[in-house]
Amino acid sequence: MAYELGLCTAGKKKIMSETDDNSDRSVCWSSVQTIPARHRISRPNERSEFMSLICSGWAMSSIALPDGRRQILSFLLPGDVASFADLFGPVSSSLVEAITDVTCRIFRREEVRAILFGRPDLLGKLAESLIEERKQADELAVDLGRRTADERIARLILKLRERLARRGMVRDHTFEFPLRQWQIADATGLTAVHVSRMLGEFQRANVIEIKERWLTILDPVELGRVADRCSISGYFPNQPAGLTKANVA
Amino acid sequence: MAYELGLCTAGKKKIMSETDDNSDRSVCWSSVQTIPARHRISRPNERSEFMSLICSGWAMSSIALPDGRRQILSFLLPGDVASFADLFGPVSSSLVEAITDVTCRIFRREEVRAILFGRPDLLGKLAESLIEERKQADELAVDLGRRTADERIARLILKLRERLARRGMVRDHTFEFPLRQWQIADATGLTAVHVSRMLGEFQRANVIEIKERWLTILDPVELGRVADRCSISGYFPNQPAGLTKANVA
DNA sequence: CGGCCCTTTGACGGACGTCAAATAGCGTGG
DNA sequence: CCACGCTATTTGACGTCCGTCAAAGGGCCG
Repeated sequence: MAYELGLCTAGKKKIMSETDDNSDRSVCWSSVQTIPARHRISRPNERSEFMSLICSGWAMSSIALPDGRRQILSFLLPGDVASFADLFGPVSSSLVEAITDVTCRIFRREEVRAILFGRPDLLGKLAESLIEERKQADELAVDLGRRTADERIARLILKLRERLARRGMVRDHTFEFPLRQWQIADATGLTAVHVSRMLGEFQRANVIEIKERWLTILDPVELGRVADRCSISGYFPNQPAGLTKANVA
Repeated sequence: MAYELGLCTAGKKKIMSETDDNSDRSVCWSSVQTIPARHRISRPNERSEFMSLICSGWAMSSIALPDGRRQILSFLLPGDVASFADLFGPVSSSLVEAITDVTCRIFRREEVRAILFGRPDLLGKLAESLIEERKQADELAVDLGRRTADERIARLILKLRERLARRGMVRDHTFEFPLRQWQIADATGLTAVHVSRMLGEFQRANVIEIKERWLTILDPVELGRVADRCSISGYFPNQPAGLTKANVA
């Protein structure tokens, strides 16, 4: 429940324990798999019988253009499902790759579908998760279409911090940060060179510190100001717009 | 069914006819409403009891930043639902406005939910629609993050043409095109001035013609080439990447 | 030790934004 | 019917943010 797509994840865990109790009929098969860093988890336009749930490690979902340009759509953290689209469309359009070593639990598509369709409440949770994902995708579009480089990078860092915090993976504003600069670039629609410049500036200004794949937010207020420069109150995700002022006070 | 979100739209029509047959219990209330051009259809962060289905006209869904920047997330055409998010989250995060005069059918959120949860097949259709919307949002992210101005504009035109064609609203490569240049700019992450330059170039090159709010594609091949410059085959949406070559041959 | 990838930095270029002015279109009201 | 005010479009000049290219250094691993 604390996880980002926790509702649906919880749903799937329920499925599993349920089938443990009553294991004679349509057991929901699942197995754990380990994928080394930089390896593919699922390929676009590939018919797959499975859907996977990230158990540990970081992964990324991206779309690549034939000429080499690519856009990372989201980073996947433990508890995230790698592409709900697999559940319905026979093929998914995005490429999922492991950033660090990843372990994930694999479910048979058809079995998950069968269980979901027998439980309207779970289908409802699925729909909610999909709507939440859509909202994230919309925010990404705003970032890419209408924000400057430093805003995009600051927001990426803050969004990751928040998602990791919900998983209990942040201590003293410090968290693991395995991203390469070209991955930050592909997530923010920039180039690796420009990301390097921006991160350098943030670090020289003592806003953040990156060392040995760990990131520390030294000046959360300033980082928030950069992330949400256009509003007075700074960056407070998941706050109704009308309330941000109250939160500052 | 021919409509973009036709599955779910059809679902809602089914709901209605069904309740006509059996009208003593939980009738799905709906009413038709007319919204003049430039007026709001739904406001972000506003609790609404309703969800609306566009019956005629064009609308747009956008997110506005406090400093005036805005990103249009999608244009809504007849048959589109204005924000499925209304069905689950109590509030939607995007602003929906009429571009032309719009008529839409309004449903009570709770009644639609009640009916959906009684029919797993309809919930499944809803999930499929949501996944399709997500795919569109992902494509938008790629466009905004990784494509140049002319590519973005060419793709916008071709995507609209295709969606209108599915509705039988295109004749001889000509269709109604009520968009202002600042709306194209806000949809593509550009400025109105630059959109004007690009559209001027397209028109001087006899690729398209825009006259009195109607657009004609004069050179579909060239427009497709611009829209998908990075692949050899030009623009063929909804084709598995591996098959585009075959379609050219 | 020698590749390979990543990062950093500088110089330069280009795509796109900003500003401004001129014109056209369109609806409103006298 | 014309006057007017607003919005949209077009075009030019100029500025800037970010991309490209290149070189150098560092870390990692065989």
